[in-house]
Amino acid sequence: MIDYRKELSEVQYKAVTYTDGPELVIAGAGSGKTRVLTYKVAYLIEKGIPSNQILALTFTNKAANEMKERVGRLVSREQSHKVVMGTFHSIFARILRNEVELYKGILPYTGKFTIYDTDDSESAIKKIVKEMCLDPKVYTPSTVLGRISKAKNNMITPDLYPQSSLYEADVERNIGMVYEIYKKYKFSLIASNAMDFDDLLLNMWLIFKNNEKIRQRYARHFKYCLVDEYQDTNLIQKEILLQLTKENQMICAVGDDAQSIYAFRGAIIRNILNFREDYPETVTYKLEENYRSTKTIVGAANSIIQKNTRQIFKNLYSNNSKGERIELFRGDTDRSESRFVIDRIKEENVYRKRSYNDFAVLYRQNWLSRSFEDALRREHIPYRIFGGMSFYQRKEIKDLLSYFRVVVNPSDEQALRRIINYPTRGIGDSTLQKITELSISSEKTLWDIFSHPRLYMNLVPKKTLGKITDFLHLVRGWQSQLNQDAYSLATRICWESGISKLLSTSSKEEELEKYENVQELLAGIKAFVDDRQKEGDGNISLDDYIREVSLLTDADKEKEDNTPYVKLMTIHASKGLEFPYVFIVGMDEDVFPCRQSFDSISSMEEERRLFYVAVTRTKQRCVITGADTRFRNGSFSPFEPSSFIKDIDRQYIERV
DNA sequence: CTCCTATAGCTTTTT
DNA sequence: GCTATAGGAG
Repeated sequence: MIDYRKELSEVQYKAVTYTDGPELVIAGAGSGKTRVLTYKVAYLIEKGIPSNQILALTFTNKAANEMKERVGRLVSREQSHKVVMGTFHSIFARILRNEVELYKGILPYTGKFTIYDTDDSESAIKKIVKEMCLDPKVYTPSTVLGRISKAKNNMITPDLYPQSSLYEADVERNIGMVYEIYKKYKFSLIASNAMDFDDLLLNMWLIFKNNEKIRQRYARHFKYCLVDEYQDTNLIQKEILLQLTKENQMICAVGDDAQSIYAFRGAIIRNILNFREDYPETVTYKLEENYRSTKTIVGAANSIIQKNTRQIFKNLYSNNSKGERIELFRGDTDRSESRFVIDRIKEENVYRKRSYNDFAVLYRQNWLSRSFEDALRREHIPYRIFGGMSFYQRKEIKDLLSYFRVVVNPSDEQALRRIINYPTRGIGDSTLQKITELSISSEKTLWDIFSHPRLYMNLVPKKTLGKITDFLHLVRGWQSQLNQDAYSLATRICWESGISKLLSTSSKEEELEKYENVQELLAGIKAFVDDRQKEGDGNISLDDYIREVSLLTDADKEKEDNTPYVKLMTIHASKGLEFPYVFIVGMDEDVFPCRQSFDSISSMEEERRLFYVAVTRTKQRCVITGADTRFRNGSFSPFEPSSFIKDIDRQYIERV
């Protein structure tokens, strides 16, 4: 039995135990947001709501995992396991796999659809742009995908696009053909039986909108809906939540408008500011006591966020000790900046016995990590960089995963393109070009064409024909083994495809490193299979694995390692975390605040919120650094100190 | 078809 | 500093 009164503050207790209707919890930084969410889940279960009828949504895998773990500590494993908890994308993917097939009319997918990551989407778009003979410099994959993503996040399907304001803006920017690309892109996704990240939301919304029966089934099933980081929801996510809570209005949204930092991917801060308009009966609680940081940190953070205009009023305070002032340091080069930081870490470690685990280096942009990484390596201080190029984005990993994807879903064009000639097997560009043309003119998938040699036997040399047949046999062989357990099939694919041989017998250092990564992936699959089997899930196929892994992008692959290490990450990646000793580095004008994000006034406010997030990660000490010159693009460029530094109230600052 | 080299172009944040 | 692409030689 949990003693809620004892373990929660008064307002936390109220927020946890209110279950009569829609609820908005404004949770200031470090005020126990996750605590409220997890205790609330436990409370609901205790009140008798079946755990599989509780829906808890988060934004990142990291947040989802933390929540799972913490709920697991409060209620029995069996109960916590049943709670429907995860990211918007992963939960909707799961539902879609169960429902799409019943809904073939509008969404011609099968439950085995693959999920395209940004790379896959961009190369699909690139191909379409080429096919349409548009200027690839004007229609860059990232621009086009950005527009399409924006459309999807606003529930604008291709047929609605021309009437939307998006289209007007496109015409203004001379990219009026985005609309045509969007149409083609949609069909290419369908042909590949693939959805991109945004489709997971859009298609969920479409099903609920067009099929009242299915919507009601889910709306009735979920007795209670909890949403973490509500300030980061975009329009379509809000709409799906409305679809799910239309009748019972049982929603608890937790968030902090001051920490909304995802406008660039469509987050609408208005969602939290105007929550009451969507749910008129809303009861609001404000968690204003910060348990994490010193008075100085909270004071400094307040003085920063004060400059923003649109926000929900709150008075964040701390009852902790006053603590040390925030230190400012400015180096003349990026090298001296990193030397200062690393010297400080060493000093604290040696003379004050601070663990390396206590330190975090936070920056606005990934590339800033380089000088710190170099310095840490020079000094042999253990460190880890989070984010950046993640494990699952490495070429060798994507290649192997593409094999798995093709075996599970041969329509997956992007995966097929990756592996068709890797390792090189004599099916080169010109062959692929011919097959592609054939597939476009006959409206068949690449795989379909490949499977019917009669269609192209006159077009390619006999030699190549044989190579294609060999490849087909290889893949078909694996497909027939799909009922095997994921690990043994994966290992087989790894060898029979030639990947293992290619990488392990190479004399190049980097290839061998890649082989290590491949081995690590296989070990991960083994762990996955063992884990799931322990829970009694029976035979775990490659299909099961690929479903799980396609939404894992970042730090989900925690390394089991007991040696303390310094953590390096972007401010975005640091959200939800806390560290005793924080360095906010690269505090230079145009770097942070970032010039590129200044396309509207609200961006400046978002940059400021980002700074607020960075400072409030600190438990005890915060050091802010910058540099007069940085080595960038092969030359040294000068930088001015960030204007944000002036925003901090003087009383909280000391210069080094 | 493959492998190698040169070069251009780009580095905001994430599912 | 890194990657994606183009062009050339074998």
